[in-house]
Amino acid sequence: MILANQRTIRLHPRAPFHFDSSLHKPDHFPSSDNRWTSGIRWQTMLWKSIPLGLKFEDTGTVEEPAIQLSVWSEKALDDGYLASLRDEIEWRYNLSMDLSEFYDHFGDHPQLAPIVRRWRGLRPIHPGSLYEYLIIAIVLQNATVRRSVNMLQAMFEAFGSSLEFDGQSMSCFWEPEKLRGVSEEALRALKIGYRAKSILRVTQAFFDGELDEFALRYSDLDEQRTSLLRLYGIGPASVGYILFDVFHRWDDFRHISPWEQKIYSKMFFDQDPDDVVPVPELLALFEKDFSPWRSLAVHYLWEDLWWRRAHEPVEWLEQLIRL
DNA sequence: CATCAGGGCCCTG
DNA sequence: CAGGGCCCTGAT
Repeated sequence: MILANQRTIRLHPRAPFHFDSSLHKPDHFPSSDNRWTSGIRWQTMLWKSIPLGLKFEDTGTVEEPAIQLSVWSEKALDDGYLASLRDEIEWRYNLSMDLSEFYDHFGDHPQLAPIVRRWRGLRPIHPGSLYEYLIIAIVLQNATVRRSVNMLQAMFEAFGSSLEFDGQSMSCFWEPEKLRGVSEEALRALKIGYRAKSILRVTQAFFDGELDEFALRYSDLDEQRTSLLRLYGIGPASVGYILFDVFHRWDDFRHISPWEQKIYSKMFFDQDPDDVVPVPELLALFEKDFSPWRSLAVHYLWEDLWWRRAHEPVEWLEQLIRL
């Protein structure tokens, strides 16, 4: 699909805003629906059933932030649609997020202070919808990174679309409706294995109206958690990621999976992978040190680690992530 | 060549 | 609440 119409929006994130570390997360596995280079991020987005090509360009500074957002579409977009798109991006990218209390709180923290200084203006983002995150969470389960990449790409090719804009060609997600009537066998042919069942049942929950992302944003934490856990194939690890990335719960931290346990054991206790720190002990440390911003604080430490790795290999980390 | 565990989760006993 | 099974793939 060729996207010939272009509109431009100016976004003004609340200062401080760090463009690269907010719009690019080096720990996320690469996928064909986005591309990043310093100061620019391209991505596709399915908003109100219309496939879009987006290009974010950094036109400001950390203390005086500005983003030029170009929006490509197949047909012309009206102003009302663009306004709703702006609101949604504002939410997904946390553009209005106030980091000042967080920074004040950790200004003297021995481990965190240098990191919040280095990444001043970094905020979490998830560019996609809840449904899209659920799909990603499922392909992450019990798989190596490369396999997750392959599974998502196969799904893009089978159910998504390919968008041409700004000289880029990128995959775009599908809507839940697209999988209506698709059999488990057809999905398994994409080599996603037993996850086919989870994907079908999660997708069905959407077109059956069992959960509504926009309503859930206003629900309390427990209701969000139980709604997500009700979904077949979605357990505590996936829910932990979703509460943080999709529902912006900056203090929810109650689950640590084995691979993360190894990494945290090294980060916080300098322990080797064969002698990990028990999960309750890690959780107790996070509660003591990082409440009431447990997940946000760990996000900063985590992103710092992955940016370091992007510049030069971090030996102990290389052995813990299998690509 | 065969075996194994991986960026979990469900189901069973 | 512990433990087996699950798709597929690269590492060993």
